Amino acid sequence: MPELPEVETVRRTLGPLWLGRRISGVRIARRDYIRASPPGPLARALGRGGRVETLVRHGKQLAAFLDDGRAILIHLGMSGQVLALGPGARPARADHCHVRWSLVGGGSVVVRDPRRFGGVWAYPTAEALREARWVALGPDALSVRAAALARSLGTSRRAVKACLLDQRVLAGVGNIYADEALFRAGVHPLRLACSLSGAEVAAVARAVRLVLRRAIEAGGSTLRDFVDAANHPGTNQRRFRVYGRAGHGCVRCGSTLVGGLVAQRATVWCPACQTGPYGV
DNA sequence: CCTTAATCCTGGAAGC
DNA sequence: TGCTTCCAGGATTAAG
Repeated sequence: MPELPEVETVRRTLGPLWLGRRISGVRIARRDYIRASPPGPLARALGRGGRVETLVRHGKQLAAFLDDGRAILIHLGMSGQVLALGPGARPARADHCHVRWSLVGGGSVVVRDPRRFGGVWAYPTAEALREARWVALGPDALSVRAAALARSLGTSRRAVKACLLDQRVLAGVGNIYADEALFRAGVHPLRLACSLSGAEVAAVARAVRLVLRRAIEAGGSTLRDFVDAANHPGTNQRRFRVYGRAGHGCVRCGSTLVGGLVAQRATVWCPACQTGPYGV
């Protein structure tokens, strides 16, 4: 579930409980959920004893930077949740809780992830985290500008939707928001990236920013199980214009929306509003 | 280069 | 009511 707007929603709702708080204890229920960090004291401690100073997001990844320099990275994958619990509170569901940080003064933060496509990493410094995880990512989608997107797309001959989904090209967009943004920009998902005009790239960049910003304002999209750190679902799913609407009418022109497979992902577009891959 | 298929998992929905 | 099959917000890998 979590694309950029959902992760940003988690970041914002997690702050009030986690920022400024010291980690008194860490319980790791599943060792294999602590990913690439070399097994050792660093991974086992997972921030124990540190105070969380900032929560920073890049694309779909969320980092907690501690006052002693250490850094923790959380990636939610398909079904991950980060839950902020007050003193004495317990998660709404106790299963699939893989990591739990207890905080000095009460309360805790829990990472739950039934499908376990996500993970948690530990790094000795913020720089090490950036070096290992973020340098390879494209610009953050929430603030991407036309020039940066154009540079990142380069002369690629892939379908533009495949590029938007590639985190090395653009960080934060997933299957839902790729379709929503391309619809808004009036660009067909199968268009080769290199065939877009400067104006079209600018329209895509603008649409990406708008779609993501609106989704954040709505607290993210909840299709099935996404909740923020306070366990509240989002409402952005009510605003989808194309995602999940194949066979229904286009909200703009009334044409029947088409569903297909692009980059191995279910994709929906308007055959009239989105300039076709074989036209201009 | 670029695309496709398989893979890591659970669980909800649809079909019989 | 089962039981089976398919599908899902992500991302990597190998193979063609």
